[in-house]
Amino acid sequence: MEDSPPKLKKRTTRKQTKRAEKKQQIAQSALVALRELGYANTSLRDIAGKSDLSLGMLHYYFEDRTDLIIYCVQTYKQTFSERLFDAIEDVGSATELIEKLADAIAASIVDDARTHRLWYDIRNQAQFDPAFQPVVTNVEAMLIDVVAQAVCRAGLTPELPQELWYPTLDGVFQFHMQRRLQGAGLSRAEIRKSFATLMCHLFVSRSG
Amino acid sequence: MEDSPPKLKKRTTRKQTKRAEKKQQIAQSALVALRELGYANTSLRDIAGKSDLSLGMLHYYFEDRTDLIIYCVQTYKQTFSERLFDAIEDVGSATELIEKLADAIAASIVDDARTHRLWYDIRNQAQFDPAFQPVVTNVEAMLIDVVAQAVCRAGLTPELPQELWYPTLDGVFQFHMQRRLQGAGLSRAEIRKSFATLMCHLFVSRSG
DNA sequence: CAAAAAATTGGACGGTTGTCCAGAAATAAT
DNA sequence: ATTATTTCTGGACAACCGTCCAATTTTTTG
Repeated sequence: MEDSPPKLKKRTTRKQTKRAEKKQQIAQSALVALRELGYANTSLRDIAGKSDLSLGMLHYYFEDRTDLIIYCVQTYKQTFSERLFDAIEDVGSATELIEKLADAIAASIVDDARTHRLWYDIRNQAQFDPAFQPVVTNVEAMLIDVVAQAVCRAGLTPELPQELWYPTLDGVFQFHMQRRLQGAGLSRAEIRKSFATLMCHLFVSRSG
Repeated sequence: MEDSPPKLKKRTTRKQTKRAEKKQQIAQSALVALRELGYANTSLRDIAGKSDLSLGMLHYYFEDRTDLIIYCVQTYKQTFSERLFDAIEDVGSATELIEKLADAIAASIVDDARTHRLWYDIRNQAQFDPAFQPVVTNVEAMLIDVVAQAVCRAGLTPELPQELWYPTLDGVFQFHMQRRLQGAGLSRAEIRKSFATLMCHLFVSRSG
């Protein structure tokens, strides 16, 4: 009895997907520890301890600590980007876009503050450790793209140079996130209003 | 021969200032290592090694690693804030203010990019380690104050809420700093123009 | 110049880190 | 059922960490 090539191929791909699922599951556990402790203070033992994983298993699925963390960031990108793109998917007017985007951003600040805190932590780490640079650049490109597409689809023609669209929003994003984690942050409605106001100033042309 | 109280007092204060000077000198050496390696990757041995300091001396002048780093951040604040306040000290018109402030910011991004990179690193760390929170809040309050005073002195009356003045500038600041450290940044003149444009949009009222 | 105080050294200490591996357990293949 | 393969365990390992301290050198004091 000989294995036909397609059957063999199917088996190997199935193995790979199963392995990928396990990696994803480990990444979720790792994120729990990373979100709470941050990059600098999270050891592999913290990750293994917070979940029910053994220490050696982390190295069975991931090359090293850096490899694992990079994988976690990619997971972050996927979940966050989907949410944002959904928010701006079918917008009609410019005012509707601003309202929807501001709401999605505000919601994420309130719900996922600790996740974003980790993102900024690793984005910063990438400026010291080149190993994180590719994935960080990748995530940031997607965020820049969200803003650009949103403005474009709404038919807005801001006077402000496009390269400044994302950085300004990002600065305010960090501001609200930081305040919220300190317990002195604004409510979701207030944050939404804050972003809506900002976007009106940045994206809506002065002449019209 | 008895020491008169004032003489004794003078001696102790002299000791203290000498100790303070030495602390400052150590902080400068520590900053060299911290700027290059970042918070997470800089050990006390790195600091001692990069300069000509022995390991034990660091603990003779500073309680622990955290204490030393906090001291370094205070040094950062002092040098950076002085430069900014000088830039906006005696401005006449609103256009002059924007020009001067944008120039000072651009200059600092170009000249002290690695120092600011460290600042953002520790500001982020403060969100995980409460020990850094006081000094970070302190520095940030001063930065917010610079922007507020600048806008106030120039007689500007922006429609944008005051709480958003600093965060927006900060976002763009990080953006240019990051690009520059990656080697793909803009020139000083271009960065200045970028900030000038942004401030016009944020600070100059639409009606006038 | 001696004595006291401060400054500095260099190494030891316990604890933690990332990494690795021999072997057990579980799963898949024949 | 019995190999073969993959998955998982728990601990060992060297390197590194922050901290501490006894001893030495330098400076200051009386």
